[in-house]
Amino acid sequence: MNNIPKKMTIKEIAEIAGVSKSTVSRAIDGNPRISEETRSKIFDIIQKYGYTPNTAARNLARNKTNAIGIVMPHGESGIYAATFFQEALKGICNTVSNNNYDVLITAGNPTEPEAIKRLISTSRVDGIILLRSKLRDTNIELMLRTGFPFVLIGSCKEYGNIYSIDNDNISAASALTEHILQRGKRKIAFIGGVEGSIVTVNRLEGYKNKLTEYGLPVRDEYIYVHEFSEKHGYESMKKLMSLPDRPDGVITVDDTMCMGAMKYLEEINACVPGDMAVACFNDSAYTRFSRPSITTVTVDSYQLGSSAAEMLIDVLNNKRVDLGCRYIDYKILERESTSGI
Amino acid sequence: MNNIPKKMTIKEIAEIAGVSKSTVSRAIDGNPRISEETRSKIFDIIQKYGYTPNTAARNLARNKTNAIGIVMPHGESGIYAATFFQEALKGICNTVSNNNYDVLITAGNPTEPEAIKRLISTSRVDGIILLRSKLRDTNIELMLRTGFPFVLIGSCKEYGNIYSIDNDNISAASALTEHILQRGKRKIAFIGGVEGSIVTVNRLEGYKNKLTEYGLPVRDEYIYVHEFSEKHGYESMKKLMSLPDRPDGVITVDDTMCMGAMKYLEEINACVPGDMAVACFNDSAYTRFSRPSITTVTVDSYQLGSSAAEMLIDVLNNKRVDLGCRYIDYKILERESTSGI
DNA sequence: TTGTAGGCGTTATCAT
DNA sequence: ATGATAACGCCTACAA
Repeated sequence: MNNIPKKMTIKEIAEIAGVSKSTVSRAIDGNPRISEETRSKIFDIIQKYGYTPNTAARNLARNKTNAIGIVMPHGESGIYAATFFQEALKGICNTVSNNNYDVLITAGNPTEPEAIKRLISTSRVDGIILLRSKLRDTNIELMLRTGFPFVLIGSCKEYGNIYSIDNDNISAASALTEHILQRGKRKIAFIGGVEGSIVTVNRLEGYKNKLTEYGLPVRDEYIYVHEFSEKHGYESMKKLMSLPDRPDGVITVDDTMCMGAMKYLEEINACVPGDMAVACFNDSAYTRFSRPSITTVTVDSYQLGSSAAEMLIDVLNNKRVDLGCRYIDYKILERESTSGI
Repeated sequence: MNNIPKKMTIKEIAEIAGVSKSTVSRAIDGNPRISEETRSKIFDIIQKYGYTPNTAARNLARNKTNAIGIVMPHGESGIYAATFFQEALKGICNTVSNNNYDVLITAGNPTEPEAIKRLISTSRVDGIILLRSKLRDTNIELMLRTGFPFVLIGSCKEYGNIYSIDNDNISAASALTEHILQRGKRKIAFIGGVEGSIVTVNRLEGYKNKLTEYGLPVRDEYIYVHEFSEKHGYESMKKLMSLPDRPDGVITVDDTMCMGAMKYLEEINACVPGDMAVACFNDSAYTRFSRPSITTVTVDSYQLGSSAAEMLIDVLNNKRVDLGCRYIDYKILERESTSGI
């Protein structure tokens, strides 16, 4: 019952239906110039024998793959947080398969550009989704050089207009900084991820903007930028708390780092938000489970992935897509780490 | 500089080298019956023009894809935890691409078996890795019916011998139960995930075994099995704590649920581990960040993925692989939630 | 509306 | 050791 039958070819279907291969091909293609009668006959047979076209043959003939590629991030201290990746991936997969595309995911080894080149040169995918970007991003440079279709999840400042989608990190960081300022704090620090990662760059910019707007100094000793990791969060907070003039608030670019920072605060029995107001990006479970819970900017990673996929598929099908960055909404979720001060 | 050149075909390479297509093909294939002279000439040209074989054409001719498929899990209340998936995926990707395979990942829509059928019938992949299993698992049944090569990450009890890899959950759950018993607790509860998911079934079995071994009763009112979610953990703990005869320890099948349970305990100001010793599976960041931190069984999801990929590739290449389940190591990490009692 | 025939880029079989 | 040539399964002018 319900057994998977022998794999048929279009030729066999054609013979059974008593028509030519082209007619079957057209029927499958939804070509209108075909009589309703043969159409339904063909589909009955296809149904009955469970025929599905062979992908390789089809790809070869059409010179496209109906697959999009993404490269899997490397280690933990990579360019972005794990939580982000997972949700984005889910968004990409769902959208892509709703459009009859596949997702090819490859490990970035030996290096990411190598993996991308392989993907392109072996004609395995029609387009690529890049996840997050850096300043002087070799992946983006490669894509631009090859002219291969791609969409970036993230922003980029230096390469002119490319298809990309992001949340407005400058604005969000400004808003988050203001959120803390409004609670009376005036000495706000900043802990960022990898130096040169655009998320970090942009969030730092938003943070600085808001301080300036409030007429407050931007103090270098309050800014730590190094890598996306719990450890970095911990170390940075340690340094901040050993400053002669301690900050009374902090913004962290990412939930994982934030957990590290909180860990140190707990170790020295600092009161959050009394001694130190804390807020970060990525409304992950960590920030909810934490005690006190952490105020965050929600980043809808799922939608980021889903929209990027949509965009890329539109581009591949020559639909009009606006060049440049599309922004998705964000909002601030106030939790214990900044409230009741 | 370093530009991606025009895409060459094997025919063009052959012409430039002044040999036939077959010779080029053989050279690429590593066929020994070919003179060192032409070999190196061909490779020089390939190098120079940056030739790489077209995947579709190659797949068509060879009748294989050099790709393996996995289906992306659905919603949160799915069959297993998010943390597990991500690590396993990473393991799969790395191993697979080291062997020149690709990973095709598809959303399980409309249903997982549908997605699998599509993957198989359109000849997109050579084999499939299944993630976690249920009792009467329709995915496994489908694979068995089709005879399509697959490896399961997880165990299965009802389908005879299939290629699979897992940690020994029965044994691990026993050990975890004993860990709590050794700390003097005698009324231990169990919170499981989806009814019928093999992880839950096996861990429950291990738990029961150990209680029996200690001559303790297995009490139904101490066992809650429902779904993998924070909410379920919370609700279950709520019910447990409203029992006339409260438990004094609990084992949770998964870190997410455990966070839910902890949340309730915190709300009622219960003391952990004093009033309630807590332990769970999956040594995720949640369990480390939690206060108190949670004792867990570490499950090396990365290795699970990596070994599964290795196994599948061996199977596809007709290497001898032992049928049945291969186990990987686990260990218990003692943290605050069960120590100092 | 339908059929014929050639081509997509490789591999594989059979000669030489 | 190397070359022709026929698959592989599908698509797509071009013809009818």
